[in-house]
Amino acid sequence: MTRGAETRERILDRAISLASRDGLGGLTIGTLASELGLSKSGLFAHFGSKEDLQLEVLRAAVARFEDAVMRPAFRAPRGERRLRSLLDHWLRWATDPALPGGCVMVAAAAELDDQEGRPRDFLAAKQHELLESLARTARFAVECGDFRADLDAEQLAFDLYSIFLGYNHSKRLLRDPRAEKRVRAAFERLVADARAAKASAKA
Amino acid sequence: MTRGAETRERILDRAISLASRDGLGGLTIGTLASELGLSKSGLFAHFGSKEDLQLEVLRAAVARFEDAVMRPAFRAPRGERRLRSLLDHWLRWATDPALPGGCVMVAAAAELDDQEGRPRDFLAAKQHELLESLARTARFAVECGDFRADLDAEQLAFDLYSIFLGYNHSKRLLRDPRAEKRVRAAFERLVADARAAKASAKA
DNA sequence: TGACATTTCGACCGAACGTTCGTATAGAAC
DNA sequence: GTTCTATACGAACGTTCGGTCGAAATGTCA
Repeated sequence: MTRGAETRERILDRAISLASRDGLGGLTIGTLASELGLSKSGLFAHFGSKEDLQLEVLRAAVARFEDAVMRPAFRAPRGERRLRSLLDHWLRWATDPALPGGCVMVAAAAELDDQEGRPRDFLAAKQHELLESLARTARFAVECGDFRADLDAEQLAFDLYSIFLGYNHSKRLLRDPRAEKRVRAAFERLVADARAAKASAKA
Repeated sequence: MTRGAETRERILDRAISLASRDGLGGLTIGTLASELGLSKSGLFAHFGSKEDLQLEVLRAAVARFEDAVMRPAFRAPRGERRLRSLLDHWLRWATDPALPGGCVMVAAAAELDDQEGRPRDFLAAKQHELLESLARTARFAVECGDFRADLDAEQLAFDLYSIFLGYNHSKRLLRDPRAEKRVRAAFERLVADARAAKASAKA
């Protein structure tokens, strides 16, 4: 159990790194094996198919995201502070040197959105969970009085996720050094609007 | 001149459609040729290499974007109305049936962000231009009095582009039917904040 | 030491990839 | 009618793809 599990970890570790740069489709069994000093067939024995490998890469990436972002952020007290902590951990995650190509989920999202299959289903389900967690965090902030009572928590989750996508785009494609400044400014505007006692509410 | 140019148009037309679903990397010369009833070599004669093909696909997609979004939007009078027109055309563009996989530039952005080369350079330059156009539109709105004088136009451009990315993600991966409602609500919040005489301004 | 399961390897497969080359078929120009 | 050029084709190149299979190595435990 131990031997194979270790190798499997090593494989997934490198696979996440590669998928971050080249995407799940660009992730190749031959390249992955040679980078690890393994034979193609030796590596392949750990996963039944390429789709399985992709799925396991996604699973592993999500697990790391939860360890690096969600769990630490949820140790902060409920309310605005937890939301801030979440953003901080999230931005740190997106620049983790173990992810040379940025967040795997974001890269995979654009790639898988038109490819039916288990990887797509898994990713969509997990992204849904993430949005739900963001909304729940916002709802807590309403409950403890940090945010106004009529706040649309799901809308805030959408807004928050959007500016994170904007940060990713700005940083990775445009290589804009002001990306972090921009996402933080957007976040402050979001929070300020959520705090206000009574504000805009259009349908 | 006429004959070849027509074929070339036909090729790019289908290529944009395919790249929209499968990405620029997933776009394959063999598949593209057989879908058009052409031979691989016959098609290949129109482009010197695959990188050239990708570049031309991007060029063609950008040209269509400018025809379908930028130019019509800029016919609206300067100010908030032009910004609204821009959003409307933009959302229509993202659901154009000719783009079964959504906006080509958004899909390519996630794909090319770590792949050096002419396609990446071209896309990044064009995205920069787009951001600049958004900022300029916002500046016009300040000049004509629609928006407050101390508005950070480039920040608004970032915010606007972010919620469009959020819309894409929400619609394409999550298939959330409320995606359009969400992006419009976010837009209204953005505009409301830009209108206010004096508001938040954090650094 | 011997038996046994796990783990890795090397050789190989058919298919698809991007690309090259020589050639056939048009229509326009002379 | 002949030349010339643009346009497309078919066959093949070398490489890489995901995937299979049987044998060799590497443990683990009596």
